[in-house]
Amino acid sequence: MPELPEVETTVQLLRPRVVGRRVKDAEVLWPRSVGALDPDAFRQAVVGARIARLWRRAKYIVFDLERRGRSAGVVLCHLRMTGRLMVEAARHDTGPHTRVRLQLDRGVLSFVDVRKFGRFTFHASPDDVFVKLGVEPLGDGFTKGWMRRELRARRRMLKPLLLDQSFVAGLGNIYVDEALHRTGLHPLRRSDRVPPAAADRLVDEIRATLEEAVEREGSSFDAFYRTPEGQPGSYQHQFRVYGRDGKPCRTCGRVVRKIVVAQRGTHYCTRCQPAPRGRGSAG
DNA sequence: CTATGGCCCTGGTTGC
DNA sequence: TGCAACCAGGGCCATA
Repeated sequence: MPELPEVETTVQLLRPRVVGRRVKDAEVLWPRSVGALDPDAFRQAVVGARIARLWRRAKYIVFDLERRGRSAGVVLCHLRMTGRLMVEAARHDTGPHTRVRLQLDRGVLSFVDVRKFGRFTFHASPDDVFVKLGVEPLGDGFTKGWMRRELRARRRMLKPLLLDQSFVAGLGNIYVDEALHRTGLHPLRRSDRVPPAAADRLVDEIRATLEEAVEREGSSFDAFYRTPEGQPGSYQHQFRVYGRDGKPCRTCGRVVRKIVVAQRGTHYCTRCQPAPRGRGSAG
C-alpha cells in the first residue's frame, strides 16, 4: 500500500517527466476519482495549465499548476491502496483500471487505480486539504522534544495514534508496525506511558525506517504498488514483522504474532515488544 | 478525548 | 470444480 516511501518514490521518478509539461486535454473515466468536482469542471481547471512543480506532503502528490507564469491551483493525488501514476507514450494502453488521463505536450499522465479509493483532485490551494495534516516525519518539526510532549499529552494506543494523519502525516500500516518493532514498543501501549528515552528512539526509528524504504523505492509484496517505471520496490525484503506472522522474529527468533488493532492487521514480536500490563497502561 | 464500526471498492483467497 | 463469503486497507464520518 502506498505510504510515504512509495509516494516519495513516485514523485522522484515522475518529476522529470511532468515538470514543465503543459496539459493539453483531460479525460475522467471514473468521475469519483476527481472528487467533488464534476468531470467538466475538473477538465476546465487543468486543461491549458503548465505543471510548474511536483512535490510531496504526507501521502499526497502535489502538482503545482501555472497559467501565464501565475499560480493556478494544484492537483492533489492520493494513491490510497492501489493507485498508480505513470507517464507513457500517447498510444500506450494503461488498462481497464485507468481512472484519469491527462494528455501532456509530451506523453500521457495516467492515474490507474484498481480499487477506486484513490483521488486525483483539483484545488485552488493545497492548504484546504493540508491544514488538518500533522507533522512531516522526514521534516524539521519531527523532533524528540515534539514526540515526548505529544505522547504525554494524549492517552491513545500507539498503533492508532501513529496511523492518525493529523498526528504524524505519512505513516501507514506497514511502516508503523516496522517502526514500533524497531523501537521495541508494543502497538497497544498507551502514549502517555511511553518513557522519554523510548519516545526519542521512536523518532529515530521512524526516520530510519522511512529513509531506508525510500532508498529501496518502497515495498511491493502484492500485484499493486509499482514505481512509475513499472518496477517493484524492494523494501519488503527488509520487513521485520509486517506480513511475517507465524515466522520467527529476525531479532530474537520468537514467533511474530498478528492481532487486529483499530481494524488493522498489526504485527509484533512478543519478546521484543513486551505487552503493556493492565489494558495498555501500567508498565 | 478516545474508541468503534461502517463505508467506499475490487481481486485474490478461503471454505464448503 | 464452482461459487459464495470473506478479507485487505486509508481516510472520513457518525455514533458511543
